[in-house]
Amino acid sequence: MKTGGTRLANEAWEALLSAHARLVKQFAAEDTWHDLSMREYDVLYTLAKNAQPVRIGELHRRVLLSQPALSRLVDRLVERGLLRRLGDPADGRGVHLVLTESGREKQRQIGRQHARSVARAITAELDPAELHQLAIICGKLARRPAQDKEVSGP
Amino acid sequence: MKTGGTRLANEAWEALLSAHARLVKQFAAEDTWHDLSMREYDVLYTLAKNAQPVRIGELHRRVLLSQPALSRLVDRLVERGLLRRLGDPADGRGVHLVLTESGREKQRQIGRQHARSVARAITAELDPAELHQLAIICGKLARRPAQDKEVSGP
DNA sequence: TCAAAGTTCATGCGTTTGCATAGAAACCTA
DNA sequence: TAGGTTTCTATGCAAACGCATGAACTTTGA
Repeated sequence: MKTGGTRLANEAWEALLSAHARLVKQFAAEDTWHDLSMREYDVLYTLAKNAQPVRIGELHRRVLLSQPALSRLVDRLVERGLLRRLGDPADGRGVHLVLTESGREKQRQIGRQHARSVARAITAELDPAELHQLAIICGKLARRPAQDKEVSGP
Repeated sequence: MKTGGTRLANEAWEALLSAHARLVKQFAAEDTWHDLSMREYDVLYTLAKNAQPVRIGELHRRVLLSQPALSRLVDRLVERGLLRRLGDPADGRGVHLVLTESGREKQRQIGRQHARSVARAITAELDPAELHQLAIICGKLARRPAQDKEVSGP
């Protein structure tokens, strides 16, 4: 017997896409991004979240951008003094990315304001129980299945 | 005292972003799209869903793309014979978009395969109850809230 | 009724993106 | 350890994008 979740699954996915598009547009329209794009901020945010230096490939897994585009985005951030490329001592191919103090400060500035926007927009529609469910459910969708090879750090 | 859902709201939003990025990447990597991009397919899908002709501005509200970029995306689809521009008889500025039979057929082909992918990917992680909750919650986030009056300064 | 303001879509132009691929380092097998 | 394969990042180049603006049309208000 089929579970028949196909229709429901597609409806859920479409709803997620719509929610994503609506909110991203709303956030993008806000005046919180100083002189960088949301994608650039996303990179700063990811780096700020991790204490350890992050490799470009690792970043590539978290960001919706092709590897060459990400490489060039990093170029720009380096050129602006927000980021530094450091060779990975353990792997000559790899590149570690580290925020400069300036980059960290810019992330904080934007982050504070953006976090408020996010909270305002989302709590306007969802109660705490729904927030919690959404986080749980999207968490399940976000974690990469299969491909279990090595399980090293975060 | 505030309800303090700020942290939870931001966690939920980050989870939604991660889920979105993970799944979009996965779908994009699949060999489903024939000779068009996911954004182009998205436009065909939206047009196929509505029986009535859709105006570009209406489409713009549903798609995460600037208006000029959308206008040119439509150009390309028209040039490929998948779409037609029709003047809106009721508003000389407006443009109605209609799928050609070829465009409708292409949407169906891609859509069938893509819908299966979506169902496979999502039901692998979520049970029916979660699917339902996700659809409900994202539905709330997706619907554009009533545009309240702006309270900008004097 | 008509000029000013607003709306809708298209176009010019510089920037960013993706695809294909190159280059360098690590890995693997004999 | 050499040779082939795989992994990781960068670069050439054409396509696509966003911002600013233009052109055509509608709406508004005196």
